[in-house]
Amino acid sequence: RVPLSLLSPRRRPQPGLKCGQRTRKKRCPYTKYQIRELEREFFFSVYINKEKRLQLSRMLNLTDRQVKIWFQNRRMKEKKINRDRLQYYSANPLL
Amino acid sequence: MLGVVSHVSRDGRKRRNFSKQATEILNEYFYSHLSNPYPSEEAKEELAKKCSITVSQVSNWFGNKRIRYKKNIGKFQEEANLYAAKTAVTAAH
DNA sequence: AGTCTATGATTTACGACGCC
DNA sequence: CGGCGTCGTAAATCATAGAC
Repeated sequence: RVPLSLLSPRRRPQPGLKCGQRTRKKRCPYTKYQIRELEREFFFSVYINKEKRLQLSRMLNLTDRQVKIWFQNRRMKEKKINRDRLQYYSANPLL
Repeated sequence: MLGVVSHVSRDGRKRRNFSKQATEILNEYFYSHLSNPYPSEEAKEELAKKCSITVSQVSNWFGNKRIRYKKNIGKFQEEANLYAAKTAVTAAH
C-alpha cells in the first residue's frame, strides 16, 4: 500500500473509519484540577512512563489512553509555542 | 491556561481580526481549492507571508473555515459565488 | 453602553505514518 | 507484532473583538 504521504505532500485528512464501529469519543474538556495535575507532571518530565501514567489516570479519573494522548498533545503545544515565538521575533527583530 | 500567543501576548497586545486584504487572500485560496482546501506546508508559508500572519494562524484559519463552511454551506453560498467569480475573472486574463 | 454573533485560538481525540 | 513517538486534522469549546 502506497503511503498517502507519497501521493501528495503530507497525508489526507479523511478519518477513513472502516466499516466497523468504534464511534469517535466526543471531546470532553478536562477540569482545572485534572489540568493542574497533568501540567505538574509535564513540568517534571515531558515524557511520562507507564507506571506514572497509570497512577495519574487513576487519580484523575481519566483513562490511560487519555493521559497518553494528553502528553502527546502537550508536547505538540510546546513545539507550537516555540515556533510562534521564533516567527514573532523574526518578524520583529527589534524585540 | 499556559501563556500562549492568543488574546494577550506579553506586551498586552490583544487579538485582532485579520485585515480585509488578508481575509481576501485566504478566501481566494479556499474557494479556488474547494474540492481540496488543504494547503501544503509551502502554500501555507506563502499565504502567511502574503497575509502578514504566522503559519499557525493560516492553519487555524483553514481549520475553522473548513468546519464552519461544511456545517453551513448555505450561509457561505454568497461568499462562495463572489470568490468563484473573482477567480474566474483573474484566470481569464 | 449592552447584547450578541462572528472569528481567531485552544483543547480533546484520532488516523496515518514512523521507529524500535 | 505492539506500543509509543510525531504530524495534521476534526470538532467542540473558549475568549472576546466588533457589529448592531
